[in-house]
Amino acid sequence: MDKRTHIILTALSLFYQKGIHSVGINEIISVAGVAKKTMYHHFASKDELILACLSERHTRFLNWLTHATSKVTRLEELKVALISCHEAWFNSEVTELGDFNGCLFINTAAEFADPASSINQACKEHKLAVQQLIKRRLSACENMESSQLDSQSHYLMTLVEGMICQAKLVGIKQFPHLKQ
Amino acid sequence: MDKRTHIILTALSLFYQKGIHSVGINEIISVAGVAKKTMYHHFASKDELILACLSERHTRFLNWLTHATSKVTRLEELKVALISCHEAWFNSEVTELGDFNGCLFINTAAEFADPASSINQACKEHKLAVQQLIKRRLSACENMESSQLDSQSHYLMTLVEGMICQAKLVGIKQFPHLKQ
DNA sequence: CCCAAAGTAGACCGAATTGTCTACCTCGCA
DNA sequence: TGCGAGGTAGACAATTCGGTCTACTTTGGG
Repeated sequence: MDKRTHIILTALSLFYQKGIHSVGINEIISVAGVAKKTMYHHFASKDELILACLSERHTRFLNWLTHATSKVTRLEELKVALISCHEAWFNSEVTELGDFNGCLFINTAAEFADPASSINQACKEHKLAVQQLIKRRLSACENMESSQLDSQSHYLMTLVEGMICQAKLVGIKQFPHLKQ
Repeated sequence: MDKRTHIILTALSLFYQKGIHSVGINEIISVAGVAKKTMYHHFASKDELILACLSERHTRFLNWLTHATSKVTRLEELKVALISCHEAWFNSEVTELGDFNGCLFINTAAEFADPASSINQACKEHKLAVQQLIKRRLSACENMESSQLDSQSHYLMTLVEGMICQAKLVGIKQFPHLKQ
């Protein structure tokens, strides 16, 4: 595997499980088994490595969510599909997302609170992209009038975000009551 | 004001706005205008100061939420009251909660991911207490059958958590569509 | 009045942080 | 054959971190 990719995947796993400020450069290169100079050859700073990890996670997550909601044709189906696939994530059954530890972007935004920082902005852009995907899926549904598009997609997004928070903080992993 | 309380309030404000790992002891005592020895006279370590801040925030938040939902008598009223009071919080109109920057407990749990740590446990306990308050309010409503208590309170909790996340990450501050 | 508790200012310590640098190695390609 | 890109190992610098400690001052109640 490409060294650069290997470093990103190692750092991403550590960042996701422990939080970013809790993981130092030395730990990353030690776990990845590369020299410090190799890391700084590919990334100018820890911040750039963080951004690369967020980008990797972003594409990985969107690909998963896109696939998991690809077959819905009605609003109720989309709702159930969203809930179900997130439940699978919470139970760490989605291999490409790793052991569940909340949303990396919510977690990272908590550590980098300054809205002007590029790291915080990357987190915001991820959420907007998810919101947009849900809206796109919704607009492809039968019987969806465009006047309800915004409010319905925001509603689904609120549900999903709430599920993620509850799954991380209090360990709820199933939400049968939300499926109607 | 009591020195100890003053230190807690100063640290709480800094922790909430910047994140815990981003704020050092030196910054806290500098902003609070106290000597380092004074701080370590009241708190054995930074972790104990953090726990004291979480406790302060917890009682403050629960008092506010208790008061904001004290007059509801029906499920729909509770839902609207919860949404409305959180909207006020998001717009930083609730003085005792300060400038909105998400939920301190969600943010802190992101930085202290180990479920065995007392800090992470304090975050979890806060969320359970909020959940319990909602359930208690719900059980006092007319026409609430006890068989629906759990599912309905979990649903409201999911909505509230989702609102908080969206308010912090993408800056949504009003949720009119959720009020039916 | 007097003394203990609580306060201040700030030097200091050891550990950890990010990031740089030297010296050397390996390997593919012109 | 030789060279440059990318790699290893690790010392090192500069800074910051949490936390301790000394020496001194302030203050309030018996």
